[in-house]
Amino acid sequence: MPAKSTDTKQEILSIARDLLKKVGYNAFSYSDISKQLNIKNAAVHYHYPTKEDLLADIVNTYIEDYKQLESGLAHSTLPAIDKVSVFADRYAHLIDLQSICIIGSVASDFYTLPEAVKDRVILLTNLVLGMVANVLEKGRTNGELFFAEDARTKALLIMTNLAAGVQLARITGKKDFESIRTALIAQLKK
Amino acid sequence: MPAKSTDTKQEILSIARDLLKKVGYNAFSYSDISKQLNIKNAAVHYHYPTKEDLLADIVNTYIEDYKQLESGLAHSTLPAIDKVSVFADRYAHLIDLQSICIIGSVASDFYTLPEAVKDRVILLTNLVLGMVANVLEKGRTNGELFFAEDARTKALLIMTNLAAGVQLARITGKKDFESIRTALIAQLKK
DNA sequence: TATAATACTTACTTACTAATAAGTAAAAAA
DNA sequence: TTTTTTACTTATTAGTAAGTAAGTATTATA
Repeated sequence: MPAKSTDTKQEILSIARDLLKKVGYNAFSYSDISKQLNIKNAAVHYHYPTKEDLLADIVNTYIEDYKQLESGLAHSTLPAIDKVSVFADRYAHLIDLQSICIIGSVASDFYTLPEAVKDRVILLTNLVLGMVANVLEKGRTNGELFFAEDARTKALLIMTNLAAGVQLARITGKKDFESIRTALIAQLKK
Repeated sequence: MPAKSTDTKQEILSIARDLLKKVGYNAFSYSDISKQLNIKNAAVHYHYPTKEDLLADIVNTYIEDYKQLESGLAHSTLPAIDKVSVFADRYAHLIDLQSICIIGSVASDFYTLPEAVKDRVILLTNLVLGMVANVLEKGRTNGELFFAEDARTKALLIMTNLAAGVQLARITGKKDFESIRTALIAQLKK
């Protein structure tokens, strides 16, 4: 008696998302996924014929997730600094999950990725950067945030701090990430 | 007629270093290396019995390289801002080689790395961060550089900008890295 | 000149990878 | 109630991975 297909497919996706962020695209296999679900290797192929299909779906779910976050932030009345903190918190949480951000993960494996996925990754990355830049620009206009660079550049600075900060935390510990987080929030306040 | 062993070993090391930075630890094989040198797979195993041995030697060469850079910078009379630029230039160069920095590479693959290597990676990372922090602290003491954070934190901020900037350049192009580079140099001047 | 070490090649093993074909039981649709 | 679809399992394939054992030239040493 097989479980509802959509459940299994969602679980595959969820496990694959975690593995991608934990060990990267080239270091997880269909077997890693199937073992966690107590199903066979071929069952994963039933839902995702190729690993490329699976990766594409993972990236697409992140695009959807970030679109939702974007519209959530756009309608939110949170102070701009708290919106930035939302991002910082998300990255801090990755450390506890022994993960890095997907963009960092796929960037590291970029030249081994299927071509079709690269375009979706580019879309995802610009979505995230654009969203952060918007938050920053609005915050500056409202007199809530202070920075000298153009908004895109400041978004690049902050997101690279966070993304590499999470990677670095694997090596030197979470304390370094917290120093980064504290510093970049402080910078925006003056 | 086999070539001088040390030559082959050095070439293996050099190719492996490049592959590590290009595709990561899990995405290159002994076959990738042997093909480039027109030797057999087993010849690589002769010089490096296991992939762990090879990775350990790679990390150790980077430790040596950075120790040399450290003493070079310590004795240099270059303005502090130019010393920072040395780092930025190194990272910019990685983009042209389709590479990312080793620390970023091994951080992404950290949980799939052999245990013995992790300690050397920690050493390497703290070496680099310490060196940058030293340059920054000296520069501030001399009135050449300006920043509000403690030197370690500012080193973290700059190195995460550079490391993730190089990764991001794979996705969105080198222009974003140049924005980052320009901004962080400008920040240090006022 | 004999011996030993060096730097390989040939040939192989074990283990895993993504992927597929064919079969099966349960559920849904006709 | 029959048929079809769904969601798998079983079994297999072709390819590649790291790693090894045994053999072979070449070079260095005694």
